[in-house]
Amino acid sequence: MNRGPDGKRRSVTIHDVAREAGVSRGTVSRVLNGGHYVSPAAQTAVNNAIRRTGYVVNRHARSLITGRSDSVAFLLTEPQERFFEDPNFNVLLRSCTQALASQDIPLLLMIAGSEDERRRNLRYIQAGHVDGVLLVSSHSGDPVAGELQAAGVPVVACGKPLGQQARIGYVAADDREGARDMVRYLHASGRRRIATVSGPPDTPGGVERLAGYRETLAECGLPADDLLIATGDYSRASGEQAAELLLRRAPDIDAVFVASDLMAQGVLDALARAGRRVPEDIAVGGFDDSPAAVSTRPALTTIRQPWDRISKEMVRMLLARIGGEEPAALILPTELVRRDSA
Amino acid sequence: MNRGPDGKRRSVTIHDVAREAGVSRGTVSRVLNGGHYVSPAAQTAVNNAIRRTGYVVNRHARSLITGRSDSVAFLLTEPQERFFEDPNFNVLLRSCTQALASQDIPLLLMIAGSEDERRRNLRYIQAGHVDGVLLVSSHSGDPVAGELQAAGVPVVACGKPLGQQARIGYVAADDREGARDMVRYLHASGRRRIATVSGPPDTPGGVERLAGYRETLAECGLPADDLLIATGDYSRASGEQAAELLLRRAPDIDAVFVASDLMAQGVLDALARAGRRVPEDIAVGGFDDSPAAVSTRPALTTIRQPWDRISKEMVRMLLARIGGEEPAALILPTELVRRDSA
DNA sequence: CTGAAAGCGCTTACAG
DNA sequence: CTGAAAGCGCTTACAG
Repeated sequence: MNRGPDGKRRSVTIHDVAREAGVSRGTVSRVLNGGHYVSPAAQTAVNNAIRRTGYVVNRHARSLITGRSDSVAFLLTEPQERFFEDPNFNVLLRSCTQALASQDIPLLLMIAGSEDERRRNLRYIQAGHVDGVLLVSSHSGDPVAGELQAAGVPVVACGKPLGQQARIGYVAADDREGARDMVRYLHASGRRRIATVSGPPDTPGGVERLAGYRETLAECGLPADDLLIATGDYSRASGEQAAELLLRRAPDIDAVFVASDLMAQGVLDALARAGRRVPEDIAVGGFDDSPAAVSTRPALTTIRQPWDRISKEMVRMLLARIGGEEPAALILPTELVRRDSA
Repeated sequence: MNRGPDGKRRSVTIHDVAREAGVSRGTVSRVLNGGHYVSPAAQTAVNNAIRRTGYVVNRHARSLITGRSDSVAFLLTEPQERFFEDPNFNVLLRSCTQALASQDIPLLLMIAGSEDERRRNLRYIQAGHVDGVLLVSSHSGDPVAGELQAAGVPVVACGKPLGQQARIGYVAADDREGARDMVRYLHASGRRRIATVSGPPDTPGGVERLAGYRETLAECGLPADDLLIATGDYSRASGEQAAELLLRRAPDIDAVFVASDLMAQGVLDALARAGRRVPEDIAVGGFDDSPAAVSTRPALTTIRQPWDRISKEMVRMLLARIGGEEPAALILPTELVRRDSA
């Protein structure tokens, strides 16, 4: 954008570049779009002209004709306020932004906290203002994924969208295997009464991590015991309550696998209040490796979710879908991070 | 977006609406843009036609002609990784998104972590792809505000941009008065050896909160003593180190005003390790009222920054600037939140 | 390989 | 108050 003689913004257009380079506007456009069917001489002339004039393509004009917006939405559906305060979310949003930026694709941030906002955002997306959607739903049963898919909008979800008919592409950490790793580790370090605090049963993490816990107990020859299982809602307070419940029902536990670091913080609080030492009396294992994990005392042994990679793969998959590829599910391995709590 | 007979996306255009309503495209456009100079009858006909056809305006076509993009950037310049993990940032980003969404203005999230990204984002913005910028810089001395301003792009910053020639609009909490409130409160509750952990001297919070501390000490007739002042970088670890330093230099302190909740967490850690009881031996006051404030033990007495209102006002001010209004500085009052640490 | 031309969907003076 | 027309800046067949 420059200033014209009238003082108003006047951008240099493809026309100016064409004149400067001594070619037609069509040729400039061809150079801009990959340089196919353009002679080396014309290439050079145009590129020089672009440099000299400081030309930048007008995306609106381009989008008007191509029908693509060359932008992508990051849609956060958030029945629970809490979700936004989840440090994991930060990492995700940031990595997605950067992965997209490296391809010069802007990210539109959309938050659907209320039904009203959900509808507004849906309308916006369906109007074709973005080429695709990175979907982050805290809970499943969220119809938005299906609605977008039905509208023909490419979608990639973070985590497996539960209860969806449509085959939606998604990227997720291997929740089940992560849980298994942690429980195996607790068992290997000599624990025999291993309890768990699971997440909500309508979330993939709630389901899969619990399943991993159960399977590993069985593999280790430890008896299944429902008294050892408490359920939280991923909040710190719910972790606290779950631990109290566990302590009442099974005072002899010597380990707890907690399905999120935030809940593990609550567990640590409850344990401290009950006078149990961690890890001496009771080992505590978390899940996520969120920033919370290093701020607890003792620091949390946990399972790392590869957020950075998840984001990159989500972006890659979405771009592929926009390019016409079919949906896929990508499961990424987790990693056990040993610190002090187990 | 509908599907045309060829299976390709085909949107209903202003043309379809015009035909359906029995008016010209110009009239439809006038209805769309406020309904001036349109007869009530035409109004109704067009509105009905819009409803029937499911018409949604093509923003690219509109932008091409108006020269506006009807979108706004949220630019985060982030020399320090840490900043993104600041819970305050979440609240800010979220409120801005929602304030904008209520006016149907999408927010483009841009992160400038490296010099390279800074340049890329600057170029994008200068190309006129957004109408204005909400600027969130963790540190001052950041040239980006001036550069944007110079390019004629409306900018509103979060917090006072230090060391800027240009008169840039900004919204900020009243750092100085907030600090004064806290120190007055500590003094009123009987403390007489009040130390402080200040923020970096190149941030407005670092400067202003320290100034407020100093002023209030003087007002209360307490002697100025540089041994009572330690400086951190807003990180938890720096709070810990600062507290250790303070304890060494002035073991008789009975209160600490800490310029951020995150640093206050570190102070609490150090105090606990030193065997000092909070608040019995030493009262601790924070700043921010971030989520961290309720998760500490004891819970933090602190100064609330009105993030929600800051965001709303930033959006309002940016929209006003885009509309041609001159820059302004808006200072919002803070609030003392009493909990257990002081 | 290249130019002339049509056209994307809208807004906005310009007449009436 | 309303319609016909020009034009925003670009891409893309279409001829050559």
